[in-house]
Amino acid sequence: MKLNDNPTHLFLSRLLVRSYRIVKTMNASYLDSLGYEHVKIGHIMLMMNLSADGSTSMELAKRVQISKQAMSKLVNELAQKGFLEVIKHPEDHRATIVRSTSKGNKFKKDLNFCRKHVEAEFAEVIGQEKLENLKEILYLMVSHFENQPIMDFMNESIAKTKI
Amino acid sequence: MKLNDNPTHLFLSRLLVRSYRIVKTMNASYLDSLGYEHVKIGHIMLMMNLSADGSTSMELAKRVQISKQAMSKLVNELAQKGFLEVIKHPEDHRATIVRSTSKGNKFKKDLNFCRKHVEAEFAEVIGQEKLENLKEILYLMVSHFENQPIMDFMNESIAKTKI
DNA sequence: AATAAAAGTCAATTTGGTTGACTATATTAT
DNA sequence: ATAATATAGTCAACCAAATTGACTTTTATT
Repeated sequence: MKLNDNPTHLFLSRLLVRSYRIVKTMNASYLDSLGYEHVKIGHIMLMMNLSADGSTSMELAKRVQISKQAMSKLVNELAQKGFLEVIKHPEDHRATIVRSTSKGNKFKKDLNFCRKHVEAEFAEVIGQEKLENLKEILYLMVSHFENQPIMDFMNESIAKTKI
Repeated sequence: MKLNDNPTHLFLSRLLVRSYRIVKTMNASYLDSLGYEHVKIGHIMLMMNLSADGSTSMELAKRVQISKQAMSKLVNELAQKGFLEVIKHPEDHRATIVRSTSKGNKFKKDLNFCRKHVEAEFAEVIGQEKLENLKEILYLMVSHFENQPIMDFMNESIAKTKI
């Protein structure tokens, strides 16, 4: 009953990583039921951070906060699945523009359904209030310890200058 | 300010994995400052779940809830560092008994200091109340979705039968 | 005595990244 | 204008923290 009687869960790190795996599994099984296979968390983050008019890989890497190399891989994977199209940047010949295809847009919608579905499953168990609480506290932690702007990820002009 | 304005953090999985990495980094840097290097979360879990009179690798794997292969690696690593001694089981010749050395006991104490230190750092930022809240909610989630006994990890007889 | 189960090891694979070295292009400083 | 630097992106190698499968040696069960 008491948390502190269980040495495995004394450590926040353990609680977090186990919770993460539960959510990851739930995401995967929901997406699987919709016919999506091998969806990685990175893919989800990539899709959710695409601008309507496309983004460069570097912009995406900064927003998702992974290395450009890691983002490069994710972009390739999703392009191969037909969710993304990669085109040359009209001005900057080093850069590529990554844009969601119509198949990608459908995927994005399903990702949002997935999110709602998983949250509903959690709300059933721990209650809506605790779920909101959890998200708020985690967001507080993440925002504080990763010194990054708290919002405005949708705002292209800010996103381009400094994330 | 609002959580829902940030597409990256809409997903619980992302919030959880990022929080996890923050905690992991804090653990690592504290332990580094005490002279411990390359400490994995698995090592911490292993140490925290050792019985005073020693445990077999399989017992540990069940308690920490990782595969026997993964535990085998962790045990080897900590034995090589001198935190554990691995001896033959007196009755079961397949099994080995894993026991903390005196160096391991010191390590265990330092791990608890580490835990307290990291939690204090978080409490400073999000407040003690929210920290307790967070732990409670995570524990609720973990306990519910991994159908395992909620406590009694210290109780050898129960731990041996089924975790 | 035969069979099944359990403890443990080894090897290969997976996920979700990282760093380093490199090329091609763009920007800036002199 | 040119030299130096910075940026976009790729390729390869590596790491953590696991997993699964195949295997050996014991022990337990039937």
